[in-house]
Amino acid sequence: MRATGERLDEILELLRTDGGRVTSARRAVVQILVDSHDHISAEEIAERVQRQMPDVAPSTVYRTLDVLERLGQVEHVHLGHGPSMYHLSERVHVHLMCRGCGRMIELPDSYLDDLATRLADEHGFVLEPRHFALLGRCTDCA
Amino acid sequence: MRATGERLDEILELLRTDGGRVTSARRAVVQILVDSHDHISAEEIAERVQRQMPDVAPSTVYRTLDVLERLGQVEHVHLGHGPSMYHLSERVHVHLMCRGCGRMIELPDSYLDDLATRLADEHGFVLEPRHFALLGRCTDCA
DNA sequence: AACTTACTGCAACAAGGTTGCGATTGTGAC
DNA sequence: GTCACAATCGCAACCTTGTTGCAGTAAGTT
Repeated sequence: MRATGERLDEILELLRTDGGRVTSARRAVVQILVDSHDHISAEEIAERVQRQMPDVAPSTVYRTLDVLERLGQVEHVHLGHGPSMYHLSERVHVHLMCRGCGRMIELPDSYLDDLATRLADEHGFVLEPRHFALLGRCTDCA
Repeated sequence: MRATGERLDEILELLRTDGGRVTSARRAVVQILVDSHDHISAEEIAERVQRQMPDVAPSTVYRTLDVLERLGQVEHVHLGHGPSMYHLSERVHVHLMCRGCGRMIELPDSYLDDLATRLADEHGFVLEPRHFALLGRCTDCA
């Protein structure tokens, strides 16, 4: 288990070596992503940042997330309706999203290996299973 | 192969027996859905309706699609970024969407049977494969 | 400490819908 | 037919989820 501080520093360092700058707003965004064990919308990240630093604009959060995504440190997933959800990219998984109650179940990528292989063989299609959610109904809502 | 006119009348009749009314705007929306062999956004439906009837408001198209969806005649699918795409619900299939060029490949529902069974057995999750697209890259864009 | 230029806050804009409302218009009953 | 009345409509305003242009600020380098 890696210390969360280590991951934080790693990302900030990567930002710098990429020619970027580490600002207090960016540090706060990365801190929230590192701390968060849930999926989190850009809006919620912005709210949390603003609890400490009220002047940070939402657009700064969006731009920071774009940069982190370009650097491969963050990914977002589309859950059907509603905003994109962000998380650190080491937390790779398939998302099962309940359309009834919104609950999310996370599964290892390997869950879709068979399907991915079949799609590649039969259709030349490279599945990107981290970028979308499998929608349906959980036990309680089915 | 059913005549398209039959499907049109069937849907309009269903609207009436549900206590709804068949207006010229609704007739036009259904006609476009019946004629269309592609997936089509609400905006494009509105544009096509307006070519014949310029005064029909986009909100009418959205409301009509909601009604048809409630009646089980229409479904929409989320393609990640971009608008929802609508189609008659008899055209059931899995959607493969290329994130590079936007091309869409359609597959029979049975393609996800194994996965659906596994999700049901292991997680009590009822997959609704018609409501989301599998995102990835096609041969040309991979 | 100065200098560059990446980054920021702000405001305006944009896509994709949704909603409230007063005006129309299908439909079933007569 | 035609009447009554609720379903539907057009319109405008609004909402959510971002994106963009710009002038000013500040990180990192020297």
